[in-house]
Amino acid sequence: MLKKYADIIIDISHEEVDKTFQYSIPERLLGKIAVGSMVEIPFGRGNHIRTGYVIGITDVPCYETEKIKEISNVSDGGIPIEGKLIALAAWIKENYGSTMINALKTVMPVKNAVKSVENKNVVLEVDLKQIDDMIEQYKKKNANAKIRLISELGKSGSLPMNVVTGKLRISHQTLHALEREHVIRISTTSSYRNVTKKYDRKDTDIVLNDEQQVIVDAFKRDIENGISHTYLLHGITGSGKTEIYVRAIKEVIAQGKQVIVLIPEIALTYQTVRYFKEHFGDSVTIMNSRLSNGEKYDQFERAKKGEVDVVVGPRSALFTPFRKLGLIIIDEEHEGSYKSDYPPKYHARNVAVKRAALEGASLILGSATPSVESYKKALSGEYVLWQLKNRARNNPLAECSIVDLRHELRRGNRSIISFELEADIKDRLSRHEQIMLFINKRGFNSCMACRNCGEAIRCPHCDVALTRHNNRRLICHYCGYTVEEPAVCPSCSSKLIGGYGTGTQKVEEEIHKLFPAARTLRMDRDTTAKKDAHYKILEAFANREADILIGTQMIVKGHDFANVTLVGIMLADLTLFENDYRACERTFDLLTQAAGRAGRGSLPGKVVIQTYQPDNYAIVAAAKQDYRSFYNSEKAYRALMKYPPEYNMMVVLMTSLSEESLAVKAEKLTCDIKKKFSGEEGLQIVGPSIPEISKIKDVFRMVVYIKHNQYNKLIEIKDYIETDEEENRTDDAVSILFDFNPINMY
DNA sequence: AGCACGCCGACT
DNA sequence: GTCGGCGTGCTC
Repeated sequence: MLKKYADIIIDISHEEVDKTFQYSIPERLLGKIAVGSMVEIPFGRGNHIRTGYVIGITDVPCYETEKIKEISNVSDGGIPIEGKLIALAAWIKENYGSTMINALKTVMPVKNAVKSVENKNVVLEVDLKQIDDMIEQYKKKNANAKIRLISELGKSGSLPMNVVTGKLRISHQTLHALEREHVIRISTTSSYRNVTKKYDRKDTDIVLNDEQQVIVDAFKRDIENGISHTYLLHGITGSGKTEIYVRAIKEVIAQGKQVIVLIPEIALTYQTVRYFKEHFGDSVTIMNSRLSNGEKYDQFERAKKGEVDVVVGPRSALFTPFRKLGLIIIDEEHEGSYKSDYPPKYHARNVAVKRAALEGASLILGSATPSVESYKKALSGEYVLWQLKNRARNNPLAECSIVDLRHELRRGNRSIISFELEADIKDRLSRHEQIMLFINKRGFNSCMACRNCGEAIRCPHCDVALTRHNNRRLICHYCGYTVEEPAVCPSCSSKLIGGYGTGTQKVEEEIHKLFPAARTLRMDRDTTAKKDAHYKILEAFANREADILIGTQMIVKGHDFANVTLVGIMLADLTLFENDYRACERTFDLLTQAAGRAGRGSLPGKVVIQTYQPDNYAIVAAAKQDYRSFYNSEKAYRALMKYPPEYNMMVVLMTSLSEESLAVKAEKLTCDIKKKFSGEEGLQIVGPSIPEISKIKDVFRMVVYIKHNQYNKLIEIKDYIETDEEENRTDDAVSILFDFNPINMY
């Protein structure tokens, strides 16, 4: 019988998560121990029994065998929440390729110094008069550390823990000794940081329409029968998806279970939280990256203790340690932000499916424009498809018009505003209705290029064109590199350099030229850098302090302005031109969302889409708000090009400071894979190639694309690369990352 | 976090 | 010498 060994972490969520210890599994416990199990182990010289969690099992010891101790026991009473999250981390590591440490760090927040700075204090417990005597006594015993601490405490009475251990360099032994002598006391005040505002509760429920009611009833039946599914809620813009979420949450809470609600961006947190707080009061909390580590930790602690029922946040909120998770909701499930952009590059949708399965919870994916991946699964029956085909308030969808910009040029209009859009703007202004103009590019002109030699001015560190802003500066949006606008072309010294493309600032300028009296607001990454700026701009627009709101994609999501009757999409092609297999999907989503902004109130709305490609299926389908026809075209395209979800793709990204060793490594690795998997049917390996952005922050990049219809085959190849790397560890300083079914291309 | 080991100064 | 106190490093 082969001996098995378990990798165990002790004291998770405390500083160094990256220390694992190997223990052997005694025969009597074989089969009882799995990844995530909570175990009792002898630890340290005194062999004190401590609790730890199993994060991996192997039969190859990586430590001197005679020093490996045995696990003494497995905790019964089921796997605790920490164990479930560890099992989830193991799954993430396996399916997305990363180290176990990185997987654990994404799954568990680390208690960090912020908490102790605020909460742990050393307090003097003896009378001030006694201090001098005590110091005399300690002097005799040569207890210098004690004297240091006592005399400082004599001045202030109490000191924060970080000053004591840091500046005064007092070890914990000394502190414990003094605590035993009742000279000091260590006080820990744990006050949770409050992270949400209070909102009044609304007790009046909105009356559901028939479509909504059918869905809510179906969900209720499933819940009551203990059935958990993944549901895809496909509802057109304004069809009242949020109200369905609220009803579903109510059902789950009634069963004494908890709910995680994922939203795509921080910008949407407050309006969503507000809506839920009005229904569920203080049992709702938020979770996001703008919270400090201490605040995050507190929210997790509250969840663990059962003080909250609902948590709202971006993809990281998926790991909230609820004890009885009943439901996960992913709103706008098609959004790219659900894919992690650093390793492990997991997709929250897939991890949610796994977590829901581990905990027996339900999962609701909601969207007006579902991802091709999810819709395919809904059609195949893997997900339950719920459809909302009507707007909740029954107001009609906006009329949509596509303007061919090529005709516009022939008619002598060189402006970025077509004749039709100009006429419509004029009309709405005269009727005091509001307008939203949408362009998915920030800055003034997108880039600066030479009309003589055709070269664009690029970032010296990142291999991307610099973006031109109207303060006569060029900025790199990848690393922040900034440079003055040059007067002549750096490569050919021609004076014929200028800006190309168009951005929010440019649109604003054109509007001011055409309609000097119109009041405009601009919303993009530059105007929303400050805290609350988002909210202030939207509030000002809602209060009709401006006639026209000009912005990037951030204005199209979820905002409800009753007085907006015209939405203009300045250049639909911008997303279409992206060198990326998801470009059409993203365009369709953006256009549908933007179109959904018009006519939310009692007045009918109109949408003008300006484009150079009026025949593109994404644009045509979006203008008709016809998801199904878009889906069919897109699915055919993905199948033809062997892209997800018809095929699975793995990107192997290699990075290095040295261009040469990177090239050598990439070539060797590709060769190795081709040799090893040569007989594999349907396997496609492309590369190694230099990605569009060949270096970022002076680090060179190379990619290999590997496609196969089976995801598991890709994992097999990933595992092969990982073990190969481990066995032939060389000092080539090339690091390897994996990205499965990427959202952004390289 | 908690234990042992080794170092250092004071006292015998 | 030797004893008590303190800092450091290791724990599978």
